[in-house]
Amino acid sequence: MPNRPRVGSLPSVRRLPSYLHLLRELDGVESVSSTYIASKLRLDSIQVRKDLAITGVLGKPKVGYPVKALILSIEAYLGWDNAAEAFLAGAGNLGSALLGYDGFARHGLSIIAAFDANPDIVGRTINGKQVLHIDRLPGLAKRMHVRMGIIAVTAPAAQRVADLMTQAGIRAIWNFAPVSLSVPEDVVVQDEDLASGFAVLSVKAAKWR
Amino acid sequence: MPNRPRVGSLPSVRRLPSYLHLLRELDGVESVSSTYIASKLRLDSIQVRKDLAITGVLGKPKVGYPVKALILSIEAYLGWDNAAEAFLAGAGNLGSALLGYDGFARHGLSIIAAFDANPDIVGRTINGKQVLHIDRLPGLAKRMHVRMGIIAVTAPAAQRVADLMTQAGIRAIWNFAPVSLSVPEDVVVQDEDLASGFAVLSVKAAKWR
DNA sequence: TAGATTGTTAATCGATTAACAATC
DNA sequence: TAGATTGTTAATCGATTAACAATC
Repeated sequence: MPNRPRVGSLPSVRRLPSYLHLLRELDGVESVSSTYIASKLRLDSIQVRKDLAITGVLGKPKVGYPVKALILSIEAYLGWDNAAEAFLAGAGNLGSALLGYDGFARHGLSIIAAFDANPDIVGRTINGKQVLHIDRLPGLAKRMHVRMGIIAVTAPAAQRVADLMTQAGIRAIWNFAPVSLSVPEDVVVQDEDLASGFAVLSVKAAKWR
Repeated sequence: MPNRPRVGSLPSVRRLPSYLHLLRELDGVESVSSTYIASKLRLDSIQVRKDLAITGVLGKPKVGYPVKALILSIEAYLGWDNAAEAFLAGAGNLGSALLGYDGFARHGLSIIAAFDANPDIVGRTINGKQVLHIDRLPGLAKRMHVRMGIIAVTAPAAQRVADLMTQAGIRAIWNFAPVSLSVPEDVVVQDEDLASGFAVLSVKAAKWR
């Protein structure tokens, strides 16, 4: 029976990395069942099967899913099999953390250069990478055909940086600034807002506060 | 007409911080309409009204909502009106970034101490705060009645840290490690997984990759 | 007053969960 | 074979969107 990858729902896509993380820890194991994955990740096994279906990998009744094939299929589905090269704008607290996080390699992401506007930061070396002035971003992005950008600058500066990036040919933006960016329609943006997660925790915790 | 705060859906709660951010920028303005907020945040105005309804603040037809009252109500709803004191475990890349982020004050969060197990990190001062050995967390948490913990350690260490925290009386955990934590049922956990956001971006970007 | 905007009730949409046949 | 597990179809649940009366 041929594998047929499908389009996944957004919540499903969000869960794929946690499957990948678990599967990679199962080094050496041949097969894994949806019930096992579900118990480890505290999910419903039906949901796990639905999610895994988007990879196109078929499981065998009573046996489970082939671990290796699942890993490769999820990586391929996410495009994490060959790393995307990205530019990082903003080398402050958060930017430095992103720059220093070596786990991105496992997520198909390679930050190849960092930029900032602050003269105190420009020229510094963070985690082996020199921080360049933001003015150099457009030229380098064009020359190196970089298509992904990460925005870790302050809210007021974010739109300007997004404009620089899109004009330089960047077509995907991972945005950590708490603002809604205005971009050309062929550019995709993913907003990452720590505050929204903390809001959920705050409300959950409000019971006993 | 009396205000009546309601329970909000999870997606609504996640959007509240972005409303708060926008409202705070509207310093001096008396009233704001749901259509204005919606256009700025690229949301549906009906959705904005539904979300704002959970604060209990009533708007006036043709006028809009009182800005100041909205800010205070959202802060109160999230419990951000008086800062929660939290302990941070893990002072590596991400932990340092969290420790250095001064914006948490506006989110009702105050990280009052940081802990790590790595002897190279323990004793260091990061952003004016000394990093203590993780073994000291339980005693200090109990003594200071700290009820919130932030986990920024590696995946393999996360469960052990969660155990330390819950045994010391911490009742809310903001978890940045990519694992599902096992905690007593009166403890609330909010998982924050950067990888899931990046997965969404990757799939969106896959169109042109 | 006329028109813009709120707030509520109803309809739609999408994701999760349930049921169950297929199968190893 | 019997039983565990997959994968699909149907039912449920919840959030978003639409419709519209109320009102300033």
